[in-house]
Amino acid sequence: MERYDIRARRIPDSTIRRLPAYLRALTRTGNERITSERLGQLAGYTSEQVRKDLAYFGAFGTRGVGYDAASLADEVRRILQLDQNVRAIVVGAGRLGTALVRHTDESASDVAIAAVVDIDPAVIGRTVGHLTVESLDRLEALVVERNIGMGIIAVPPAGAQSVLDRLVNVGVRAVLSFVPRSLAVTNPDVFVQHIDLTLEMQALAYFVGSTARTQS
Amino acid sequence: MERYDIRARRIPDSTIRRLPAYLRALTRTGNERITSERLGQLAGYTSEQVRKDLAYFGAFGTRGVGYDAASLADEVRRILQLDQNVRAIVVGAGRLGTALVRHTDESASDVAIAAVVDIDPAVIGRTVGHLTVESLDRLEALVVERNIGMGIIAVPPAGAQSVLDRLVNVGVRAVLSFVPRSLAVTNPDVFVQHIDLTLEMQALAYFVGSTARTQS
DNA sequence: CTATGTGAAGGTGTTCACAGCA
DNA sequence: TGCTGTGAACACCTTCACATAG
Repeated sequence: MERYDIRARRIPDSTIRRLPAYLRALTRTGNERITSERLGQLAGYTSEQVRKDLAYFGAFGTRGVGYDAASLADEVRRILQLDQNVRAIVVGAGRLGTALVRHTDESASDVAIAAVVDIDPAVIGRTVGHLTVESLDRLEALVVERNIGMGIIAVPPAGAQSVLDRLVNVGVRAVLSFVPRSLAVTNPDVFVQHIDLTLEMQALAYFVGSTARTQS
Repeated sequence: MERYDIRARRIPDSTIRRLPAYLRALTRTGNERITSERLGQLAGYTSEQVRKDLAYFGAFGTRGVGYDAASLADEVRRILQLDQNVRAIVVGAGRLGTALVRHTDESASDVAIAAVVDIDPAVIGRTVGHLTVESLDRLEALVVERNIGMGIIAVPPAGAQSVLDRLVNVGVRAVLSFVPRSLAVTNPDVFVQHIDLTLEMQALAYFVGSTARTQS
């Protein structure tokens, strides 16, 4: 069950959330070698932060030299399980859901959308990107059949909690929710990430015309 | 310049980011009175958190009773400047940019999109929602003319830094970026919030199939 | 007697400063 | 010598526990 060495410390969420930015910076730089200073610059963080984050998982660098860009990228991909062929299901094939499928088709994110479902018979059967929209009834079956580990919820608020519960029940442990409502999760092993544009814009309004504070 | 009482403490960003969730919960509940317990439940936080957050701005509740939902909602709107008619400009009228305008037209977020610009002559002049796409050249003019305080960047990575710089130069202090790249901000009074779907999904992959960790 | 408002305690993440190693 | 790896100091945020007010 342990994924990395015995000292499998509890990794801060914030560290995990920075790793993809490091990965992107690493693949963008062609250089063989890269220092924590330069990597931090590219990713938008400090060099100490970079070193601390990476050190949670091992000693990947060479003192006095830096990191090997290609092999560090491999390490980060391994840490994030991006070498494991992670598959996601999109629930809700409305405007947002279909946009998500297309977006993921285009960007090489190392996470594949493996199914799209909707409750509306008028939508079921349509083609979205490389997929055909299936019935919401088949949610559990699809998760099992296609070995899906991630859920992306893009349904109206009313149906969202039930969708989340069903995903969790069938074993999904990572969920991305675009639903403009707080969802309840009891299982502590489930990680739910919310993306809520209205909330973001309202929070940003606070910083309009103010003269204070720092960066997120 | 001080917006709230003299003890204008430095408010944690995390507090600001929770306020919109409280506001949504408050407007959803019809009840006159609401306790911090209930409000926390609806918004997805603890009651202590709710009380602490609100207490940064004043004493809005009645001991032994709770808060008045309507007047507390007004207070939160005031704190976030949502009563100030905050206006935003969307830069980039591609798929994402146009989707953003339409989304904001529909959801009552209290932040209005007041302009959309693009660099592509083929797109300039088109109608998106209630707006006409204008030339990127007019960015500064539009920000001034329409008293815009917020920028939303939805352009390809290559042009993003220049757009950010121009927005900051003309006085915009709050920016939402959908660009899949880290952007540099030197001015400490400028707040930039990034939303990057690819990064979010890659970070989520870490939690797929793991048995640990907690909620964000 | 109830639920707020808040100092104090606790926990978590970041920055500092330098020891360690190529 | 140069840059990594890391304990220790620090800052920040959350949780606790209770005094306070209606």
